[in-house]
Amino acid sequence: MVRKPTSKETVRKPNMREAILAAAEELFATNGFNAVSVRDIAHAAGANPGSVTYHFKTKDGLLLEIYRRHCGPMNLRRSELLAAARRVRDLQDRLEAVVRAYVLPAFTSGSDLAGGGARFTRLRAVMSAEGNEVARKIIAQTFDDTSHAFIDAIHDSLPHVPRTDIVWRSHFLLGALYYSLVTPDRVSRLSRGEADGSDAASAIEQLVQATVAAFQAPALDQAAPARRRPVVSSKT
Amino acid sequence: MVRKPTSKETVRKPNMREAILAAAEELFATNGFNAVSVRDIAHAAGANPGSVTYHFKTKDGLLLEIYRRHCGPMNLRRSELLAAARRVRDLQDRLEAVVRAYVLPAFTSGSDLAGGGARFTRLRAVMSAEGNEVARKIIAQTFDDTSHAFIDAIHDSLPHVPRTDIVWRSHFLLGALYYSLVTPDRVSRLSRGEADGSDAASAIEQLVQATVAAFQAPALDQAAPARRRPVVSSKT
DNA sequence: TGATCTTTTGTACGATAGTACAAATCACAT
DNA sequence: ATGTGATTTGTACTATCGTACAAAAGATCA
Repeated sequence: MVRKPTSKETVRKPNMREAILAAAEELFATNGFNAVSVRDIAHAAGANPGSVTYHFKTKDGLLLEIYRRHCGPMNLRRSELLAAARRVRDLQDRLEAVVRAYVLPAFTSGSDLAGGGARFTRLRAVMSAEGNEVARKIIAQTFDDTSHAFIDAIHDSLPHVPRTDIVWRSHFLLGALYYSLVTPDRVSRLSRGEADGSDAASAIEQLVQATVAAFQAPALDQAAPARRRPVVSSKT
Repeated sequence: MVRKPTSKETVRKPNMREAILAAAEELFATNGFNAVSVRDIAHAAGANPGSVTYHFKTKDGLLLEIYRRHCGPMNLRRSELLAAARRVRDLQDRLEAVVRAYVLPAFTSGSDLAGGGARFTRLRAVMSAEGNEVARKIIAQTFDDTSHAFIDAIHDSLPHVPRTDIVWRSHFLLGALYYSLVTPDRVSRLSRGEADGSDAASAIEQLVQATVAAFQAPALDQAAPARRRPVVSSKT
């Protein structure tokens, strides 16, 4: 641990370490954890494979450090935006503001990390799909509080909707968010080029608009399972 | 369907082959493609590793066969349900029926395959997140037609909403659907045990309800980007 | 400059991956 | 019962994996 050479602080030569982190983040986010080897990461970062071991000890340690790097800032920013959103007077506007406070940090950069918001969120999506244990643990203990706060804020704006429904719908929101980052090309393809799935601004607006409407849907009454069965049932 | 005892045709002893397919499907769907070895699959199926090579040649070939097995029946059932849904008179009911026609086959079994609908859909979700090439190809050429038909049906029910918006919202639907199958425990956790994320019936009803509302959201007008910026903007 | 600490390099090791292939076994028509 | 083709087994090969570790290189300050 170096403290003060002459003036600055932290460290003055973070080149390799940062390069490895960035390369790993990119590769993990696009190919998954197991499909990427330590050698792949080192090569992409212009480093030696042994350098990865030196800085992060293990491959899991590297992943853990990526999470540590992003979780704090993203969580903080989400909390700030949520607090600001809760101060919005108009109930309809407040709902939209809360949703936006949840979505925005996932697409944009946390703080000084260059445009890594979307990349890290995509990484989370992929790790979640792969059932990665390292990711599962750190995510649950980092984001569950924020998720509850978000759900509570939504519930305050929509008191007539049961909390259970809000949980489901916020879960759908996260799924939609993840999927938009994982396969943006599908949007471009299905819209026959009319929409650009990788345009973050469009994705955010579309997602906020759709999600606000979803939250405002009437409560799903447990007693009356479904108004009517509109189509044929399964043939089994 | 078995026809002739004396005639050979395909094969009359599908035990091992089917066991391997089922085991691979389960393991791939929960752990991803690269995290599962051929030996893992063979062990789970009670087979010899060499048996996998014999039946499917390569690991990719095994994945391909899983897709071939499910895509046809699921697509067919989705088409049937969609056709039935389009005949619903009432516009509001028809929208819900169409959404249900899209969601139902993803959760329930395709035809004679035992309860494998949700398992295969989860597999698709995981492969999509991992950017698996084999899966990407076969999915695009199998489901894109059905997806377009679905989008058209929604558009017919909501003529005032631009097609682009419908594409985005149907994309969100698929993402929400995928995510519900990938991490159902998160719903249970965030609802503090009040909801069961792995209950397919609840998931379907919640998803249909929320999605119908999302589709019915007002069109996102391109000219006026957002009614108002409700919260503070990014601090960058 | 030389001493000391940090970082990078190169190489190697054991484990495990996907796959190939010959031998053993099985199912069944004759 | 026996021969024949389909299947299963066992084993082995090569490639690559994550990781360890000693030596080289670079940086820092007396």
